[in-house]
Amino acid sequence: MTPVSESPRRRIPEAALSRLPLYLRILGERSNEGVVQVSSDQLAELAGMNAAKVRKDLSYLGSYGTRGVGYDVAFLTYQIQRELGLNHDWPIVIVGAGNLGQALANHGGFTERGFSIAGVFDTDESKIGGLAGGARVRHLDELSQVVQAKNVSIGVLATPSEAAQEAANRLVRAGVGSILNFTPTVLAVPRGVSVRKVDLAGELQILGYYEQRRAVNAAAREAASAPVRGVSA
Amino acid sequence: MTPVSESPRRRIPEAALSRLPLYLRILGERSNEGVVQVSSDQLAELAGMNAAKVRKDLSYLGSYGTRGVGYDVAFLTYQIQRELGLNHDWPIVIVGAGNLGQALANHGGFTERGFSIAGVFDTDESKIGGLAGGARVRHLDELSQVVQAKNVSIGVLATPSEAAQEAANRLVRAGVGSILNFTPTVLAVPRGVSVRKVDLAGELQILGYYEQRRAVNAAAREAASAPVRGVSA
DNA sequence: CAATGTGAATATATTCACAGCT
DNA sequence: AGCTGTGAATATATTCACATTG
Repeated sequence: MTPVSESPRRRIPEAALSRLPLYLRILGERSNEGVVQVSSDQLAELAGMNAAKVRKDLSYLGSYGTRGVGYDVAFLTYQIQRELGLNHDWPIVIVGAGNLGQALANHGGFTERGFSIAGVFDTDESKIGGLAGGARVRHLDELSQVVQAKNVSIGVLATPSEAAQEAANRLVRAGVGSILNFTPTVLAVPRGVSVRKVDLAGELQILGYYEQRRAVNAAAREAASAPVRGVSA
Repeated sequence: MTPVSESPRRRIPEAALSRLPLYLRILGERSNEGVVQVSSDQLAELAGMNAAKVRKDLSYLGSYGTRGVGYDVAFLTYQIQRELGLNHDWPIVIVGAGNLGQALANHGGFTERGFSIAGVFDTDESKIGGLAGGARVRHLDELSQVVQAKNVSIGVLATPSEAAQEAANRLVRAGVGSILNFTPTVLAVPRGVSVRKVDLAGELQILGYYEQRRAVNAAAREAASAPVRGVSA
């Protein structure tokens, strides 16, 4: 079996890759609304970006559009899903059953978009046995067993930062190949393991920068319209 | 007052800006460990990146290092904080008191890193009055009042996607200038309003891509070591 | 001497602009 | 006629490599 067809295909540039989930989501919405064809202009509009970028991004998947017409929503959806491996339905484990871990477990978004939660783990006895995402929270010692039994390859890390590295070690030892890290810790992982980091507070801090600029600009504009003191033109 | 000194300074490139929170965090940890000086090599090591990149990033803030020595941890910390406006302690509002909204409200990370939660809002009567982040959940109709009273300029959006655009509109109308969007919806906002988006499920989908590649590569390696069928070298 | 700060070189990403299909 | 797919142009980001300086 497994004939020649499943082309391994060249790597998709990071920037383009990071936008595929967005396109996928927009296509899903359009599909729900009964739309069957979509142009790069429309996609760009809906994604809040440039049409050329959309076309180039999609071109990395192959030539799946029709000139003069646009893209078939269902077909393009399928191709993006295939590229992202969303035909496999990856089971994930969540490590850390605090506020964030529980929220992620209960969050519809993951299961809705095709990820099943194979287990939620913690080391805190007070959390173990509690419910999270419809499953009981297990002790971290059971991680390896679950990962192997359910063939889990993706782990979500939502522990306090002090526990992050150790938890990551356990994930890797258990056999997980990719980690989504919600802790602000920079993880050391063996070569070959992929990590993506989401720094929630960091995102806010960046907004702080923009707000500060806005404030400074506003002040500057005000100063400009008021009589200048001290500095001459 | 407000003399010439507060240099508005040139814009920091996006890529560099996005790494400042990371440096800040690493500096904080080092400081806690009593470290007083740090070199770009060390920072790079801790951040998992190239030292030249660290130096260039920091150079956008000004020349705050000492040749032959490195950076003073406390001073550099201060400069980054200043650049990110973290001397102002921005109050934020959270819209959406579902699993995620509550988790964010309760999440230590925000307050720990200097953001105070001015209010949590929802439209669901069953959630209103409940506790989130130490405060009672209020009805979204009170948003504007709170934003104005507490001078809030940053909003966190954690509603279901159907409610996201309307909630964003309300945030903007209330006077918020920056939005951290945890919904997968692409928000339409007036020019001048900043939005950063965190697509939780999207992040997982991207990991799916890497896992799929890993699987394909593993299969290819295996095939290579086994007798080839059909294709000749 | 050791480590910064930065031009110059390279690599990635975005955008333009248009030839090529349907 | 309209929209894709893509080279070529531009813009951004990363990395190199070294002169500069405490």
